[in-house]
Amino acid sequence: MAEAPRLTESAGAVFAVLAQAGSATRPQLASLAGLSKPTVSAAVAELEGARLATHSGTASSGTGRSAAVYGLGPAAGSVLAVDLGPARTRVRCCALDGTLLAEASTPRARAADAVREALDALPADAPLRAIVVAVGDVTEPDRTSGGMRPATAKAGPVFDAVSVALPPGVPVHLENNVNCAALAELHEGAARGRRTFGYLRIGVGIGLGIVIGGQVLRGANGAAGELARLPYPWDDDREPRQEALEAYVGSQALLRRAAQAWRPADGPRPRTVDRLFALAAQGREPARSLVARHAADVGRLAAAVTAVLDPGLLVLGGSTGADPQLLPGVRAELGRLSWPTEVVSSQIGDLGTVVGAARLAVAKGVQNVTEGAQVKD
Amino acid sequence: MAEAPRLTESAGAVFAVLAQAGSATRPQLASLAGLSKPTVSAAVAELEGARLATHSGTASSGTGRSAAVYGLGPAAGSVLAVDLGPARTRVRCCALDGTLLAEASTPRARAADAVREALDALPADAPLRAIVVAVGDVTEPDRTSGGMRPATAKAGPVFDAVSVALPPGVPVHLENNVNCAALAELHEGAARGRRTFGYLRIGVGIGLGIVIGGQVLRGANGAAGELARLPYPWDDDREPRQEALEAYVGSQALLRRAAQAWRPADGPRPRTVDRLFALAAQGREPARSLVARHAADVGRLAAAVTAVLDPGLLVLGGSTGADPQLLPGVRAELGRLSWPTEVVSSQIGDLGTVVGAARLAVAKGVQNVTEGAQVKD
DNA sequence: TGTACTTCGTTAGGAAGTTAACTAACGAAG
DNA sequence: CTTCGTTAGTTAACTTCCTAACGAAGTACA
Repeated sequence: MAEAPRLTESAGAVFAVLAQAGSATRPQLASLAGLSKPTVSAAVAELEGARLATHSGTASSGTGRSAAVYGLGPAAGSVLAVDLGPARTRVRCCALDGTLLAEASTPRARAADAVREALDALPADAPLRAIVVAVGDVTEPDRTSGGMRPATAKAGPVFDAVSVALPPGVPVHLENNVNCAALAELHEGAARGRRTFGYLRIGVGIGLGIVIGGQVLRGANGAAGELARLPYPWDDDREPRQEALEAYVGSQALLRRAAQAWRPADGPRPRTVDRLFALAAQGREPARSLVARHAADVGRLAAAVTAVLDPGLLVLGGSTGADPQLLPGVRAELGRLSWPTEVVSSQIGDLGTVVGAARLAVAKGVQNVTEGAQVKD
Repeated sequence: MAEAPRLTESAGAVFAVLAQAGSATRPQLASLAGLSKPTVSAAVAELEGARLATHSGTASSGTGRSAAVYGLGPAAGSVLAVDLGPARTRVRCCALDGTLLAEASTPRARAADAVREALDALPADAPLRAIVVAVGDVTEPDRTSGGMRPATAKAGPVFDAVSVALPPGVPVHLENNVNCAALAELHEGAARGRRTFGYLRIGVGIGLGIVIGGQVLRGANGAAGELARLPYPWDDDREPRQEALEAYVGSQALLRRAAQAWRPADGPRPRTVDRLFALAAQGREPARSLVARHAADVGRLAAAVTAVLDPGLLVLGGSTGADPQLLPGVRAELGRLSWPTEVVSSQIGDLGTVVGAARLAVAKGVQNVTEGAQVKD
């Protein structure tokens, strides 16, 4: 590579809004970046010179002179997002304006193949600006203190699996998968236009992604939103057990309860939560009551979150949380225990984690360009 | 008043750091504000002209030329903080550098007298820049939606009591008293130097003040940290009741439990939690076991907060929370249920709410000066 | 008591961005 | 086909702040 042609501050600002908008005219850039027309002209010229932006057409606003439209140039580069899910590994490559360049998905064991496949599909001249890897837990036990510590990118055990396929010298960022999914809802899902909300994921495990002012809240140990540690059961005469809540409100518990409640006359017993929800949607018992009870449980979980954070909006996701038929029950229980908070279902589903990781990677990549040097986590 | 002599941006920045530091030399201001020496010289001259800053002496750094020291000028003005506590009303008047100018305290019913008393003690020429009133609840029921809405400064019922004594035309800000106490711990208490922590207050009621990145988290309805709404009791076969947690872990519950457990042979039964804690500190039963059990309860509450926020530090306050003999028990239960989080006792006590309200008022007042116009909440 | 050294504060020149005014390009209406 | 209104882009003067260099005002030491 030739050199690092450090951008002026205004050129960096213009690049950032251009990446956000995808494509824009100079007047639009001026208004979005809060800069004056002459400054934007100078900045665009600088970006064009660095091949970070290119003239991509003209736009007429009906009346008056038509404006030149600019988009990202070849030197802007791309970013990589990896979702190391429990079953499958998903990989996405995006340009800095968020457009999808390449995609791959493999069973978890062949994670490195997916990364290689996506990277091979990239144009050779576009520099890779950032990598975000979504994992289940960004902390790891710390033997020396008996506590937790943030996992380093190099040391994370899950990370070793794909690190062989990752190109060297590119900043890598580990992020919690629930936080990633929350970002996906923020940018292209149910929380669009919000600045603060919570994303409550209920599947085999439970987790919460917290977005405050557009930023993910990570917490001192990267463990904010680890709802599995909520004290449960909790009463005058009962001691909370560690991690008991997950075993009670997770999808396993729902299926276990179904197995107990099912009678021969009720027909074939559902083996998956999807099937159970389908039966409940038809009003069949005991599926309907089981789901209603689950909704109340989710409502209690939501009340715990609301009592601490008051987020204004909760988005429900995960295999056992995203179904819209839960909403009335959740809202009712939440309203009974706490103040009313908007509750909606996830709009993105399983792809949320990669999509959100890609959004995060794009943000890191843009930072990488505008701040000249590689940004350390 | 003559006019609003709008400050240049650099003069505003210099004023802000001068207020924070109390007094400083020009080189110190330059380094604190991130400005160059010539710019600071110009800004100081501007501030002196507006009587917002005055030359207050010289400081020698051992070797080299001695520097001129500047402090706030008479036109900087002052702010007012009011704590409408359950029993007493406390009022503090501060200069914009945080120094105390006047103080008053009355029984709650005569709140307006305290405000008048403090205002009378002020120099007549110093403009009042901001007022912060700490109250127990900044929300009020909204009949139209059935939910909650933020109380307006004019409409809050508690506020009416003192509004007659408040000078008109000054921006008034209502704030939760727990949030205020948290700010006091942040600036001059157990959380000094932190950017993120939680302040858990346990007294008659329970509440949490959340500070993230030096900012109080208020939540969508101003209800973040209203732990009374945590679902409790919570178990497979028990339905949570509204507000049950407060009745279980608050000071009333502690005294009620003491009344149940006390035998004639145990000596005179304590009538206040202070007395109970004193007996426990001497190792006397059953006070010791009651306090140990209370510590475990507080630890569970702390675990609920930690599971959602992972704040890294929890400061315990309130009549039933601040006693250091709780710490071992709280830490043990928190460590058992969640990851270890630093737990310390409040260093400020009852005055925390006014002190924090004053810190907040100072911040608003400085904003008022630097941004020229009155800042709307 | 000078001389050296260090730190404070100001002066001079330059970089970056803003406002205001002007020129350029386009559509629509006579 | 000209003219007018509107919007895009450029040029010029001014503002603000920075860096670099210099003069001013102290302390330390022979």
